[in-house]
Order: sequence, then structure tokens, then C-alpha cells
Amino acid sequence: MPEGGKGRRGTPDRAPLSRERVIRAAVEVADEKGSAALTMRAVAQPLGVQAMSLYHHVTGREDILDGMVDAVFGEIELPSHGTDWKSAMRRRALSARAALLRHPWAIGLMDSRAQPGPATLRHHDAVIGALRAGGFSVQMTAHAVSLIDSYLYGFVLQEVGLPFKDGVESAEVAGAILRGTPADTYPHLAELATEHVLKPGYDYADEFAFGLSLILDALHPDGTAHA
Amino acid sequence: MPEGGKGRRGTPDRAPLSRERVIRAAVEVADEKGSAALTMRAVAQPLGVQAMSLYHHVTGREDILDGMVDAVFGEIELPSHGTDWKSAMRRRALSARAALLRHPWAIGLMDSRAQPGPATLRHHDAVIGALRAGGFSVQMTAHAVSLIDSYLYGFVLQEVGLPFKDGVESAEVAGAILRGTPADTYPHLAELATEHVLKPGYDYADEFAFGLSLILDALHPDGTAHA
DNA sequence: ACGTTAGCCTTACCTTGTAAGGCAGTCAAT
DNA sequence: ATTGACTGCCTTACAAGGTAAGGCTAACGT
Repeated sequence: MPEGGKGRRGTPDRAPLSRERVIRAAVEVADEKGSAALTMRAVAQPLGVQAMSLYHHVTGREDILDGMVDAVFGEIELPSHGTDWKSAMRRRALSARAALLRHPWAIGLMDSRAQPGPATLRHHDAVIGALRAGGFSVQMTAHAVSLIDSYLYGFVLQEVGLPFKDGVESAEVAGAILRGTPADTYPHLAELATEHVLKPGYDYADEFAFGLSLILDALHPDGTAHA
Repeated sequence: MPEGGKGRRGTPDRAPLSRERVIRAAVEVADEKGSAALTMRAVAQPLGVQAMSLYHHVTGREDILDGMVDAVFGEIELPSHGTDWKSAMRRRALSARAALLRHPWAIGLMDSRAQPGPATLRHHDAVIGALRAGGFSVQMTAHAVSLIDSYLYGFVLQEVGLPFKDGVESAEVAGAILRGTPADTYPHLAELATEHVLKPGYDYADEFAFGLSLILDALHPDGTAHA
């Protein structure tokens, strides 16, 4: 029993769909309800269409996921020309982390998406270009990109996996874990937790800057002193 | 119409289930058929039981996933006492990468598993302990663990996401991507690909050692000269 | 007027996770 | 030996979810 009304058939009284609109809607659903709620029906609803209508603009669910990842890459600030490579890499890394935290589902999709989209390719091209312009050889550029991106993705992967959002919750969670064990089953873990991580003012997010600086300071264009 | 036979009811003529056996079976299924094929029914079949029987030993699918991740951590070589911290960290990282590559589904589960299992906790405790024994302060230990693990996880995350397993395939894939674009849409990417990555002898896996050495050489226990 | 095309809908099927409850064998206490 | 509870697995059933197949409507070109 169709509920009829506002042009369910024929020319609709809303903007027509497109691959881009479908993907944008999917991103919003994932942001708001979590990636587990990202069903074809859930994507279709805010668009005012049925699930099957999406298949006229994307080839299927996997295609949507590909597009979502590419959309996140599109939000990352490209390394700017004209600045030194180290500043450019730092800004890029901070922007990338921010984008990945805005869309916490993204990092979890990255290991299953084999086909990079245009925004992803453009992004990598710009990063490589900035390093080449900074004097890095092709080989050293490959090393640097692999290292920086690994750190970036790995950090965010751990960050979004943390079962808390702020320091208050973290104390409860960590305390609960440690309490369930015979006092000193994990002595070093307990020490690190009680004497550092659970102290007021500690924020895991601050660890990002330490590692990033260490990596960037240890990297050098070819021929530069290693001191 | 039950097919009857070998004691379908009552005392079975096979080893009884257990949480450990269920998880071990799940690991084997994921290793062989991929994580997408990891359904309750697929786990139950090699055990010779029905899907619902698993619920007597695990609380549900999520519980199995938790156990699987913990099982992978259990395969990682713990940092050995007695050796210097740098060697211990290097061996641990290599062992961890090997374990994560043996079970490519593991890295993808890590961002959704909030409750670490005993093997995971023991593993982290040992890593922290090795750094503390190496002269690292509590705070510097936190920095080092975050940095090393981020690099490790991020590297593997990228590695398992690569759409090829050896150099031959990589040439085809990269070539296909670059061919579909107007020649020089991504000039730096093309340069890196043609002049380095696609050259015979290149293996992305080798990049791991470079980054790991750079990180380990840049880390120092507190009070040590920064070179 | 008539076919074509674009765009969306309806139905239906198969796969999944899991809630609810059943039945057979075992073991301890009577 | 009988009873009764317990263990361990099975059967049934259902609500999602992805998607194949095919329809229907309006607008456009000729």
C-alpha cells in the first residue's frame, strides 16, 4: 500500500541523485550513526529514495565505501608549494589526522579499499611532489612517504580504537581493566597507567606531535648530514 | 528430516567445544577464506556443529573477534630480557609484522576491538617493561610505545591494503591506474612508480626496515644525548 | 503521436546474527 | 534403580541486510 503523495513516480520534486550525492549522504550517515549503521537503506532514506535507486548511481555498497574514503582524502589539505618540505609535511599530517578523526570510520575502511579514487591520487601526488621539491631523491621520497603515512595511519588507528573520548572516561576504563587482575599481573602496564596516562592533563592526542617531530627531524633529503 | 547417524544428539563422538577451540576455528576460517567469510555458520561447520552451538562458549560474534585479535597478539614474540632495548624492539616489531601478515584480517579488526585480551595485555606489559629496563622514563616510554606501534600498525595497514602480493602484479595494477589518466595528471606519482616502485627488485616490504631503523635510532632513553 | 531514455519503485531471494526453546545423555543423590 | 538437574548441542524462527529482476512514469526527440 503505497502512501502516495508528492510525486513518488515520474519526475520527483527534489534534486535528482548522483554518485556524489549518494556518497555525501553515506558520509553523513556514517558520521552520525556510525559505520555499522551504514546500510543501503539508511543511505537512501535521507535522500528520499528507496535503497535500490542507489544502484543507478553506484555499483553497490563497496563502490560507496570507495567513494567515502576518497571523499575523506579530498578533505585533507594538500602540501603547499613554496614552504619548506618539513613544514609542509607537518601541516599535511595534522590536516590528515583531523580529517580522519572527523570521520572515524575512514581508517577502518582503508585496508579493504584497493582502488584509490582521484582525490586520493591527487593527494599522494602532491605529497610526493613536495618531498621531491625539497630535495629528496625518488628513493628517499618513497621511504619518507611510507614512514610518515604509516605513522599517521597507525596513530589514528589506535586513537579511534580507544574506548574513551576524554581523560575522565579513560580512568574508568583503565581502572576497570587493571582491577580485574591479581594486582600485579601487568606491573609495567599498571605503572604507565597510574603514573602517567591516568594523571590529569594527559591526553593521548598529544603523543602525535612527539612522534611526528621525531620522524620529520630524523628524515633528511639525500646528501644532507645525518647528524 | 535429520540425517541421523553418528550421535547427533547426546554425547557427541568428537571433542567438546570450548571458547578456545571456537576461536581457533574462526582464525583458520579467516585465514583461508578471508574475513568476509567469517560467519557464525562458517565457523561452526569445521567444528562439526551448528552455528547456535557456538553461543554456549562465546557470547556472540563480537566475542569471537575479540578472541581472534588476542590470539594474534599471542603469536607475537615478547621482547626478551637481557638484550638491549633497541634489539628487543626490533625483534618484537618484526615478529609482530609477521604475525599480522599471517593473519591479514587482524589489522582491520584492531580499530573496533575495545577490550584487550590477556595476551594483548601481557604483550604490552612486556614491551613497556623492556623500555623501562632500557632506561626510558615512564613518559618517554609512553612516547616510544605510541610511536613504534603506530608505525607498525600503519605500515601493515597499508601493506595488507595493497592490491597485489608481488612485484609482477604491482606493475599491472599501477600501470592500469596511470594509464586511465591523461598522461600527466599525477606526474610525481608516475615518476615514483616508473622510476622506483615498478623497477625489478623493489619490494614494498623492504621499506619497513628503513622506517623502523630510523625510528629506533632517533629514540633515546632520557638523559641520553640527542646526537 | 510515438518510441526512447532517465530515474525511481516494487518484489523477492538469499545470507546473517541471534533469541527461544527442545531433546538426549550423564551424573549424583536418593 | 529412579529421579532430577545439568551439560551440550540442535531446531526453528525472525529481523536485517545486499542486491537481482523487472516495472512504471514523465519528459524529450523526431
